[in-house]
Amino acid sequence: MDLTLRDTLSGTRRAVRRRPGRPLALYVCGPTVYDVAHVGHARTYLFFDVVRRQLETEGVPVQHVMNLTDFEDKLEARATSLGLTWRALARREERGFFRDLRALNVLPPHFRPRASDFVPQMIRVVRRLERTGRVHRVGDEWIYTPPLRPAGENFPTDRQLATHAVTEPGHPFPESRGRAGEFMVWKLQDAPKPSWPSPWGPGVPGWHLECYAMAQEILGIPVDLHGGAPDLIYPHHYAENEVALEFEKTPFSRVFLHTAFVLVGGAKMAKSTGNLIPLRTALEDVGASPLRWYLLSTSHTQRLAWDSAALHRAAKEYAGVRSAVRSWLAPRSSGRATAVSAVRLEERVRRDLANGLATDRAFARIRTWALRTTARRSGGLAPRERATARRAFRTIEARTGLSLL
RNA sequence: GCCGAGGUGGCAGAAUGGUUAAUGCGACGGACUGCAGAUCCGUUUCCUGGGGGUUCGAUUCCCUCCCUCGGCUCCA
Repeated sequence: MDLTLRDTLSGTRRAVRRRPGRPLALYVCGPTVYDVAHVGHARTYLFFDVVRRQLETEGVPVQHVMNLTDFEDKLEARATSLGLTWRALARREERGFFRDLRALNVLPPHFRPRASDFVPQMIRVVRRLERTGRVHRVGDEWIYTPPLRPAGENFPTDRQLATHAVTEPGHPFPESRGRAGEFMVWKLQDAPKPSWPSPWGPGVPGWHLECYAMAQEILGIPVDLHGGAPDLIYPHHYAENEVALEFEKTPFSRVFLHTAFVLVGGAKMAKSTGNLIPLRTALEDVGASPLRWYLLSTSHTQRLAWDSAALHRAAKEYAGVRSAVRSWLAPRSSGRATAVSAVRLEERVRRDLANGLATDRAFARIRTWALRTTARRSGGLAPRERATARRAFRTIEARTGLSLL
């Protein structure tokens, strides 16, 4: 059964498929590792985790890559203020990030490339871009100006162009900043900041080249599925896509998936607004499966307003579901119920996930099953049905990453 | 300004054409309890933002208006 998703680039529903004879190439944008993971990260990576679990349960081998941005201005600033080198801080936060994701039962990516390990590849990308004649120097930076493209070929830039946060609403984009859509490909910079030798002098490559270089080397362009949170659409995925369109004459990915934000107090969770909920805090509060239940109970197409009371309600609900499953599966010699309802539930969960990654519907079905089963008091499962029923729930666990047994 | 997401009962939140519109929370009644809590059982009439349209039939599809919210080159 194909997994179909709403592709953010085309806006249409597309099937996620691998190329014949190759594992499915899944490239997910990882974080800049300069601070702890929060529940927003968790939600994004949970949806991709379910994508992977669903595909693998369907027998599709997946090659899962997540990049880590380990040098960047803010990371360097924080490292300096802590008296650490940028590399030391990045490694520390990287370990913390994966420890927290593991605690959430998120499957670890097969490859976790670091930007600092791909600088030579990024330099090669800059040289190739130079050959297009569209790279020019501005001060210490080299800027790439993509060609104009017909609407629909790449993510739009015009919505960022006209007016946005750097200007007052209603005022035009400042001329001095150049055309929207341009992006930096090399910046001169010396140690102790990160710095590598290059044909343009010591410095660092532009962020957007990172994912292109990694995906190109590890998976090949185009990948089968790519994405992250929606704040990456512009400029990051736009810029990566420009490079792919230039070199490969194809989009970076055959399907793009962007999952909606977690909002706290009505605003996007961000360090600058001080409304972060660290993932570790939430995990300590309710545990991995209840948190997963809560974060995936709302469709990935819809924002989730973080609400501590709702989290605790969800945790309670999850506990009820789990206890219903366990008590139904407990051996009982007088049991008469067949495994049919569990097998049917598993099939529906399968279909909901395949059909647009509808975790909200899948979870609602599980909840309804639990409530009905509890209400029915059928006296339990007939012993001979137990193996079949257990297998059905094991499969649901495999698809969703929940622990129910 | 541009782009986008929404508006369902006291609250939260399902259901994308078809029986009396889920479910949870809350509230109320009961069981249990020395009392309370927890738990269990039961009850909860009245709800699909306004206006048009398509249809035998609209929460669901189309048009329009109103309202709310989010994002807008640091950001999952």
